[in-house]
Amino acid sequence: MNMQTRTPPSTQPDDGYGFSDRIQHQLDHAGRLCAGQGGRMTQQRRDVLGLILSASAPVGAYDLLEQLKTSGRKPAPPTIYRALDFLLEHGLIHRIERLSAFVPCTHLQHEHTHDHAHAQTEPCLHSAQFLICRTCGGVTEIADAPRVLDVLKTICDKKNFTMQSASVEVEGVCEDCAQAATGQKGHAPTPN
Amino acid sequence: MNMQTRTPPSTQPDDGYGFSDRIQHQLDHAGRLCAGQGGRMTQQRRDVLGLILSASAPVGAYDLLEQLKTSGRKPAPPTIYRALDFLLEHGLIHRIERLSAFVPCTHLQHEHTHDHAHAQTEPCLHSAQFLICRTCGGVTEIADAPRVLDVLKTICDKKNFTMQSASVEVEGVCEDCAQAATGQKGHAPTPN
DNA sequence: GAAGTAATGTAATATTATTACATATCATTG
DNA sequence: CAATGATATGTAATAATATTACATTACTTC
Ligand SMILES: [Zn+2]
Ligand SMILES: [Zn+2]
Ligand SMILES: [Zn+2]
Ligand SMILES: [Zn+2]
Repeated sequence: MNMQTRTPPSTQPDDGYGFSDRIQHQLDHAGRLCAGQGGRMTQQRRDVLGLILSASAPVGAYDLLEQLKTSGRKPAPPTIYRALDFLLEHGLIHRIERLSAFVPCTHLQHEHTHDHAHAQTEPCLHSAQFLICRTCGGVTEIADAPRVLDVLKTICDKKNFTMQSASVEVEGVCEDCAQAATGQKGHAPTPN
Repeated sequence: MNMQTRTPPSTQPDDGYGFSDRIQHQLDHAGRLCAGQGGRMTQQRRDVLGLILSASAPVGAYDLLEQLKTSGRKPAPPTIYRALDFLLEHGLIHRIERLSAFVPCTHLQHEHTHDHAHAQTEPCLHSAQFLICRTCGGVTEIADAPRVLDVLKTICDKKNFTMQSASVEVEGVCEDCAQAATGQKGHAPTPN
């Protein structure tokens, strides 16, 4: 294989996707997290996560397929879906149900030591909350999720419903896009 | 057209689906609601809503297609999706994103005069909250939704995010199914 | 009843996701 | 190291969900 890139050194090879240093860093971090949970961050999975981290909006499975195709291998749907499943199970990405698309878990980007609110509380409670902008397509993972979860937990308790996972998705218009629309036009709504 | 049914009298013909009196009642009610909003509750839409009301769990678009086929007409996907869009727009049904399936709005079943929490608050805020049981497949629309919505609204305000619609979906195990699993076995988990 | 609007029919196609089975890669351990 | 078993990936086919574009029909209004 001829891969002569001039990227700065990283723990893992670069695969030719030209991931930024910051993303390489996050990928390395993600790899360590998986290892801690007995998971194997393979090259394939790493590539997929890298592509999701690089995007400025949720990415669909077939988008990822296309992007992976451009670089040597030509994976088929099961490949991508298996990688996505792995990343979901390890809390590295989230699926936005309303978009059938995927975003990185914000905690990866903020480089915590893995004390994120989801995947915690009880055996294993996967849960996340998002703001989805209809104008720019940007998605923001809500930080003060605990309050939302608490309310939900209370409701479930009252109904004797065992909560295993929860998704909260709010659609609307983000601050930037709202400003760009009302105030001065031509103010380029940047994704998030 | 020859339609000789011997069903008990109702505001509208029965189409041969054998909808119960209770459901016919709800359909009539829904029809009045639409009319009030300047919408036309056609036979097709009425049938689709009736089928959704009759089901004990969320129904997929293609399930509906199958069921409609059995009764004279043979609609194609666009037909069903158009009917579903109409019913969604008029707040008569909800889409469960995690299941790509549809449930009746609980307020239809409880026969309010249309003062339900969603489709209100602001110009038109569609929003709903659900508990989804993984065991029996039953879905419950959460009644005390206001609290959840309030928390979300607060969060959005703080971020200057304009909320247009929101969905909250909790997956887990309902009370009945949990009991059936732990306690006495063979206690037939009834859908919800 | 003619014109305009809303609803439905129809065929083709797009998008998202899974099944089943073959192959390859990695980790152990004897 | 070779044999083994477990994990991961490749591949082909197909399933499930949803939309586009355009023709037709049915209702409404004047
Ligand atoms: Zn997250
Ligand atoms: Zn925006
Ligand atoms: Zn409702
Ligand atoms: Zn149940």
